[in-house]
Amino acid sequence: MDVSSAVEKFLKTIYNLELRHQKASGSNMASKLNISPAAITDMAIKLAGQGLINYQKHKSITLTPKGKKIALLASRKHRLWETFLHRTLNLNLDEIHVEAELIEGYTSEFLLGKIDEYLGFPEHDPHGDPIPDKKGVLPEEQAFFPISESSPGSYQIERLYFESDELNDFFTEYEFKVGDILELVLIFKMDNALLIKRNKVTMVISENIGSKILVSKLNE
Amino acid sequence: MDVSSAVEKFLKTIYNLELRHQKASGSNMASKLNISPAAITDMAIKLAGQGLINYQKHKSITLTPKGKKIALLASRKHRLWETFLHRTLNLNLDEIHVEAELIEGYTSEFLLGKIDEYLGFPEHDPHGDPIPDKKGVLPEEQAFFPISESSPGSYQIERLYFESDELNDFFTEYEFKVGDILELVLIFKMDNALLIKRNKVTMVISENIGSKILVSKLNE
DNA sequence: CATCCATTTTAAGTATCCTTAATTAGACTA
DNA sequence: TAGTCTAATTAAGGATACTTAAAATGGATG
Ligand SMILES: [Mn+2]
Ligand SMILES: [Mn+2]
Ligand SMILES: [Mn+2]
Ligand SMILES: [Mn+2]
Repeated sequence: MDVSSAVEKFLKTIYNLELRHQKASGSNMASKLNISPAAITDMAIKLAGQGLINYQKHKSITLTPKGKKIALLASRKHRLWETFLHRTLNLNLDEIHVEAELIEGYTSEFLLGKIDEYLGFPEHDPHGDPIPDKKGVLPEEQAFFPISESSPGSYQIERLYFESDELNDFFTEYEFKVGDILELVLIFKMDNALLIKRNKVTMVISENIGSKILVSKLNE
Repeated sequence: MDVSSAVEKFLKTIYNLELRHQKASGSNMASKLNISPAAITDMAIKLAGQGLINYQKHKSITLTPKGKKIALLASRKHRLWETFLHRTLNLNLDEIHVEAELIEGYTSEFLLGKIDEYLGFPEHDPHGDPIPDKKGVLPEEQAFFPISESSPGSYQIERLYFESDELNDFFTEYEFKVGDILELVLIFKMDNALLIKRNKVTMVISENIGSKILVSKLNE
């Protein structure tokens, strides 16, 4: 199945919303894709006709297996480009996303394979997001959890959700990276803010920010 | 001036035809771009209206200074991508062209700048074609000449015109590269075919192929 | 110089992806 | 349960980049 870059983006957006346990409603989709709600309805009807999504009027959209596969392959493109741009050109974690978004839809299977090979068939991109293989299969993964749901102790950053301009700026400014070690010192009762130590620097982050940082426990 | 990727391709095609001293006629353009002649007329009328080309009915198209600048910047994108794909991913000289063609139209100024910087601001791509700077200015160049118009002696390959599938296959199969040293041994009177020696291997190439290999003279 | 024919243009229409404005459906509230 | 309001849909249409088919042009040829 070969689809346009607009369709790839549409399906990828549903997939990303599903991952974050959010509904792929019209307004949600419209704001993610920066197009009008009417355009969402149009596209939904079209793609339902092609068996790529499940769609009923006034309900939110879900992916069919066929649609999900395309979404996974689109994510593969996105994440391989991100990884490639990061490693070769040293673009930072919010720059890679923007640039990958622009070119990913015009990448041939051949080129993607070369990029994959060059990178050594990575299983994760620089944000920690898993990279599906060329069949659209995700790598086996441990379950990571947000630092905001953890108790004091040592953790390693496994994934960073760069999902708004504010978060981009924050993670970029303070150079949060996958692999960083975090010491969770204490959790403020009043608002669940987190006191953390990283590279010998202590800072307080809100519960909300904490929920965008997935970690694994380090056993000392 | 910001134009679509279709317009960039259109202007770049005129530019490339002009370089090869060929007319940018409707049929010529149509075959290069693989679209119908009617689509050429449409686009020509539109772009003439924007002051990017000179166009009169039934005459061939030429670039205005404004159009030429866009064409040069499009060539810059193309050649920087080619160079980047060649150096990082080791794609060969005909692969880079195809892949660059697909993604070049969706590349941001920012990314292009990073690629340029990464490559060390190259002045030529792997085919030997000159890379305009970010203002659209071509580097100073010596005049190179086709080996087919040379007399016996030693030469260095400066540019290879990969302009048809046959030439792609030939140059790729025999691994012709910019920088290679060619010894022109003799020219056959009967058909101007060229007897050349390269890497200790002797071969005969037709005058036509010779005209696609630009060289400079080596003084021993 | 008249005719022929390839090239180009015109005319009409298609596909894709988008818009705005008006309408409707459905979920929540009083 | 009727009323309200938000979200979604319908309707109409626009931009871009194409297509095919028919008509026109103009340069080459006999
Ligand atoms: Mn991303
Ligand atoms: Mn990512
Ligand atoms: Mn090229
Ligand atoms: Mn080139």
